[in-house]
Amino acid sequence: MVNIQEQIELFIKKCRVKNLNVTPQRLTIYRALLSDGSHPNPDAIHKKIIQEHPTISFSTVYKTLEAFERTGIISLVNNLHDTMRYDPITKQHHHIICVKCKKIIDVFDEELDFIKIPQSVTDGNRLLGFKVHFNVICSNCRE
Amino acid sequence: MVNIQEQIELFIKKCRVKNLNVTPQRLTIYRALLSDGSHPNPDAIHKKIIQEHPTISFSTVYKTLEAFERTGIISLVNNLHDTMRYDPITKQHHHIICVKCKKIIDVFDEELDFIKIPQSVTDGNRLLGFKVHFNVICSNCRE
DNA sequence: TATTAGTTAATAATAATTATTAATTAAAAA
DNA sequence: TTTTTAATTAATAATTATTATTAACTAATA
Ligand SMILES: [Mn+2]
Ligand SMILES: [Mn+2]
Ligand SMILES: [Zn+2]
Ligand SMILES: [Zn+2]
Repeated sequence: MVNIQEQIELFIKKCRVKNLNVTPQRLTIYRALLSDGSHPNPDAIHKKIIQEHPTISFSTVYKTLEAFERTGIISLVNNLHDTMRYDPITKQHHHIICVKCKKIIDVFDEELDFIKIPQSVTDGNRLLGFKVHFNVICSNCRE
Repeated sequence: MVNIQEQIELFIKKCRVKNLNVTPQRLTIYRALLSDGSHPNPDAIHKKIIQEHPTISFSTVYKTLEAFERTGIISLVNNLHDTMRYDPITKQHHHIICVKCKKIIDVFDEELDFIKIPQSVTDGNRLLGFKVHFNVICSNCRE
């Protein structure tokens, strides 16, 4: 567990390395994300920081998050948020996902179904199933 | 490996059980999905069937896919398609996702990182990492 | 056949995201 | 320090995906 101050300093270093200016807006957005365990969306982040930074624009939030993600400063939980993707197969299986072209390939593997489910997963929740997402860059997508 | 005809018959049975009329539109949509390994989105499915069924409406495709998914006849690859969800944590970890309220909870578990990666995953692709999604219904979401 | 409920199609409305542009600010060069 | 340039921000417009609404149509049932 690293404290907030250390995280912020690490953030500033990362920005320097990635040639991103450390602006008040960016600090505000990063801090909002750090103090939020909910994996928020751009709208939630904007709502959260609007008090501390009343003039900040929505598009700034979008652009900033995009820049952070692109440079690896933060991560995107759901690579496949763009659009719904349907599958005729209903029995549990797993997927290879190209993070660039969003191609999805099935993975059927007996062994994957035997992972040990952590305590926290079943604790209070009804577990419906699990899926492993293998994030890759596919052969077509590396120039 | 089950053949197409058997799959269709199974589909028809499932529809009956779920009180969904088996209409030409629904058959067309299901067949399109069956013959498509790409995990298509509603738009792709619509484009695909427009030749065989030129009058079919876009909203029918949406409603049909939604009905199939709701009743478990097909599955949705990405429960979190609604909106982007960001995470300040960049090191590999996993998530519990409530399929109803879309709450996301972190899972840090050493053991999960030691799963055996199937051959097909690394075959031609550059593996960036993997994530396990535990789909649950959380305690708040069961009435 | 008449009634009812389910389905489809057309369309409108909403929400999320991306693109465009101009104003502002920060960094680099002179 | 002044000038120039590039990066960032903010405001806004445009696009895309999805959901909602409604009316026409079809199938099931009484
Ligand atoms: Mn699949
Ligand atoms: Mn997380
Ligand atoms: Zn690719
Ligand atoms: Zn929930």
